[in-house]
Amino acid sequence: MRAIWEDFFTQDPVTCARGLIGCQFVWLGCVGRIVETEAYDSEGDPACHTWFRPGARAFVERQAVGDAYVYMNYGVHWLFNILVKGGKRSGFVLIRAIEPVSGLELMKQRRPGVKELLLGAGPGRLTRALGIDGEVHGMSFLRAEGCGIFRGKTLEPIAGPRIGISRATDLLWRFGDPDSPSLSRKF
DNA sequence: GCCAGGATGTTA
DNA sequence: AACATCCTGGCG
Repeated sequence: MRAIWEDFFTQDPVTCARGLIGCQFVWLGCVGRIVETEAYDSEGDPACHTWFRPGARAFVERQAVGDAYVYMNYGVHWLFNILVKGGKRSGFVLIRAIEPVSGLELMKQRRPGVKELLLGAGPGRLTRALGIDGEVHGMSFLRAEGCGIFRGKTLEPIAGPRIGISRATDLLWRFGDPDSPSLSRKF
């Protein structure tokens, strides 16, 4: 299996988000198949944090391509993004859902009573199942030991409007595997 | 099955 | 004040 390296994330955020569907997400003993992502562009996208958060703009400027952008949302959930940078456009890819592949015991241990297919069926759920929190913010996700992304079987993702945002709702920047049982919501 | 509402921290 | 969410409980 071939690791996705930093040059992948120098493509524009939309291409990155679409291309990650079907890839393997590896995190400290756990593996999940990426079935849902969203793209956020650091310029001209009113839904991107860079639009209204100076801290996010500083992050894009100072951090390296492939670094983890992790933030708390609604005071309850950690959301995991990867920094896209180095090409014509920059921004983030939000990982919205994974299908558990291995490390099931570890994930179930963190989410007792949760059905297997739901362990990663949402951006807040997957970080809890994987044990990702604010400590991860800013780390070099693609270079660090024991984590990263690997190419999987290629497929044609479906696209739709991003979820949970109030601006730029016309952009079809949410991508997914329409046949996955672990989507956060149907397309 | 669907919908309303609440929990809760960080940024601005 | 807003927010890139999730879970529960009330309905029928």
